[in-house]
Amino acid sequence: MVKKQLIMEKASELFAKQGFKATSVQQITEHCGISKGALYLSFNSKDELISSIIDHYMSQVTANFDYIVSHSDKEDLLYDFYREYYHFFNKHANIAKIFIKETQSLNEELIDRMRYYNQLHEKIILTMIDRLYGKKVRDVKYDLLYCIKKLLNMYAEVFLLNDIYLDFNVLAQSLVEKTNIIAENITIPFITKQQYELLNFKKVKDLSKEELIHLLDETIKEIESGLERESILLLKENLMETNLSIAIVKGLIENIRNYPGCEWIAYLLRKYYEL
Amino acid sequence: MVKKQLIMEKASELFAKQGFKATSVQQITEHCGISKGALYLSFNSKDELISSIIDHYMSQVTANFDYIVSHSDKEDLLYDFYREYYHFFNKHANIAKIFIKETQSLNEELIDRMRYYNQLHEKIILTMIDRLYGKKVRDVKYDLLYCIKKLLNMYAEVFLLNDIYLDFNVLAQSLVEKTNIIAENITIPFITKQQYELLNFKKVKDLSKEELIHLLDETIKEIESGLERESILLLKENLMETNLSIAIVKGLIENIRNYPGCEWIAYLLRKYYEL
DNA sequence: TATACTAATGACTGATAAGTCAATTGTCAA
DNA sequence: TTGACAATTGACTTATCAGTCATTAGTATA
Repeated sequence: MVKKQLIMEKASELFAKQGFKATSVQQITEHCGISKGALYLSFNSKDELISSIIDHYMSQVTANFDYIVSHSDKEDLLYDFYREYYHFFNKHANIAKIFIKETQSLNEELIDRMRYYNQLHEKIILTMIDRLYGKKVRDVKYDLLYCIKKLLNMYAEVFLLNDIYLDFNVLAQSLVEKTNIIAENITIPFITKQQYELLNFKKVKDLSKEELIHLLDETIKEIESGLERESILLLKENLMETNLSIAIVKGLIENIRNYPGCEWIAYLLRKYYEL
Repeated sequence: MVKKQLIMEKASELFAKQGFKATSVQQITEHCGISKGALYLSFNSKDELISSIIDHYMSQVTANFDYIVSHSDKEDLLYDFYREYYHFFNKHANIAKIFIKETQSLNEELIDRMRYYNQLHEKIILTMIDRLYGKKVRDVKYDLLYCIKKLLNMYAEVFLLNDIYLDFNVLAQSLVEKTNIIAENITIPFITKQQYELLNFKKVKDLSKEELIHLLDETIKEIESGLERESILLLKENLMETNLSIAIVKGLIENIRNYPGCEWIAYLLRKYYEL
């Protein structure tokens, strides 16, 4: 649906500038060059539009993070991780601004949605910490998680307020150095394992097979042709009745991983098959 | 004015929960147990109320930070600094939540107001860095500033989301350790002096003598009696026509420093006399 | 007690916003 | 060309909110 994408992009521009509340549906439709009614053909409400924007971009960035953490070489891992974040930031500046600035002014449901992605990010970062430092950081692992999360958006405001040129390589290097320095030297963690678990008592639940099949159906509708469509159809069949080897499944997921709109379903399938 | 204080406190509770935009004046007045008209006797508009809340608390915390940075022993400085921040956070949780979450959804004037305090905080932190590390950190000074700013609100969400008991001593110790680790080990700064100056081209201007006198007049109106009132009257006289030694002035400022509502004027006077 | 003054009220106004739906426009097969 | 169906429009409805002001309640003074 091209119209949906257009609205989401144009709306993001206004949301980034003015915030969710201060941006009216009227303004959005004018900015899109469509009528008010037309917007309500694509989205049932302003909240659904906001929710779609959040899902669209957060699922992308989450899937990318996860792929990097499970596929990058150990030496490049941290560097790739930070680069990916700021690369996304740079490519989707409007949306990134929203995610940085507007945790507030969301309703309860949307806040939960953000919390969901936040917990996935934390899981991914913890996996990265394990890969990077292993049991060396056992006692400071959760504190290190908080440090990395803050380092991630440390220079965010530099992006938010300015259009000056920024060297992504120096940026990522600088953050890699800081992360390593902290990981190797902290002795007084503030966030302990117990504390972390207390803070995250509301666990993220994994998707059921049925929900996954439903999402695959949705994706199939969006994709017209080619190898990607066939891969998804095969993956769906295999979910309903297992008949392919795990190697084939992995290959099929790899086929769709980089296809626009498939990043998220690829991530969820990887989780499902524990790849 | 007691009514003003009541409204500011009650409004802060609602703003923290729902945000500025989502909180109506009606809600605020109901929460206060007063009528809508009554609120408009104390504040000319909703924006003026928000602005007053920002000024009231930001001036306090700024003044306290400044006092610590210029008066604490070098060994306790960092520790005191972080403690003060989380102490304020704990004491004024509602307001702190607003400052952490709601940079957006402010109008241009209020954003400028926040930027003003932010720049004062940066100045104060830079002074602290100079005192602590001197020229050892010459090349990474501004990068370190950004690190400290992020460390400050690193555990903020732990406060925001939970009511669990937090040990302020461990908290401050943990941050002191991290700061020292970073200060002593960074070699790849991302924010350089040039970059910092580019980002802060809009300089904060100091208050003129006339503005200071005007502010002193305002303060005099609020304070009924006692040593504090007399000290302020003397300070005002000395501003209009210098006749006291700098030692006496310093003592007078010290007299009012901890008196509620005088923190800010004390800070401004210290700046003015370069004490 | 009467009078003058201040503090407080809340119904009202005008503005703006989300969401609806009858009417219009566009498209395509027969 | 026509008629059936789908896509699109924007004036309209309903709701909410900031801010006003004529009226009332409260208080201090003569």
